[in-house]
Amino acid sequence: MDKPLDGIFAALADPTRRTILIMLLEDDMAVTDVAEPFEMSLAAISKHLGILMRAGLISQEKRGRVKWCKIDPDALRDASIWMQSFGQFEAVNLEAFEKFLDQELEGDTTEPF
Amino acid sequence: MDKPLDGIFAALADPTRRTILIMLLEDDMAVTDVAEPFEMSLAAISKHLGILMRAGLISQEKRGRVKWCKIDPDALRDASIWMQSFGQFEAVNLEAFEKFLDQELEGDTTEPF
DNA sequence: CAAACCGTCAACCATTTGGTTGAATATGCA
DNA sequence: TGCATATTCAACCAAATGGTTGACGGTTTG
Repeated sequence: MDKPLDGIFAALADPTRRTILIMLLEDDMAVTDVAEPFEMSLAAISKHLGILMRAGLISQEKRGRVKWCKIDPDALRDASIWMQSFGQFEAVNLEAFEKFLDQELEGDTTEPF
Repeated sequence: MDKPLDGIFAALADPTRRTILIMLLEDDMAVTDVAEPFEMSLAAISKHLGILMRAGLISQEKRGRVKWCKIDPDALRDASIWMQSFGQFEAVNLEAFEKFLDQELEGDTTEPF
């Protein structure tokens, strides 16, 4: 019943989690550093990261007392294939993506950049 | 706060709604016919269709007493662009999609086909 | 050792979600 | 007109979600 795509899409449905993914796209980060720009508790971010983990969208590795988070694009690939099926829409368009990224980030109360 | 992608991804996070989209990919359908294969009330399906509507994933048009549902790929295009950004993964692959579609449908208790 | 730091856990809370049922509305048909 | 069909609405419910706080267990550092 609980299929992989359920978790992937549910994880992507939250703007905080999408912003975290965008941040991790730039570079791997420690949990505390991920949390820093957001106006919510560390525990809340820790939960978000757990959801992204279980969805397979990120992986985490503990080195010393620091837990490093890195993006894992394989799960997104699955979801993307599913979506592409509906795709009369054109192929990847980086310019269009940047526009979307801007929309995503502007007006975000948890604005990280 | 409530961005378009929130609604789109949230709508896709439910397997019933994804199955409905797959059904509508084949052809436009009336609400009652959409509901027929599922083991849940018509009212529940009506709610699901409302969620897909508000997400922009389908459109509905009433002709007589029948309300026809048709898929609307534009919203998916938006979500797809967002996801593609993470895409070191290869371009659209119809074969891979069909495999996913099979996985999606098999073992679904609300199996429509 | 002791203090500071990193991150999670547990308990709690308000809101949302996904379902139910029964009544209501709107249309088509005999 | 009167009945059947198509769909939604309203009220309700249990479970999941997204957040909080405070305590806790590792790890590093002074």
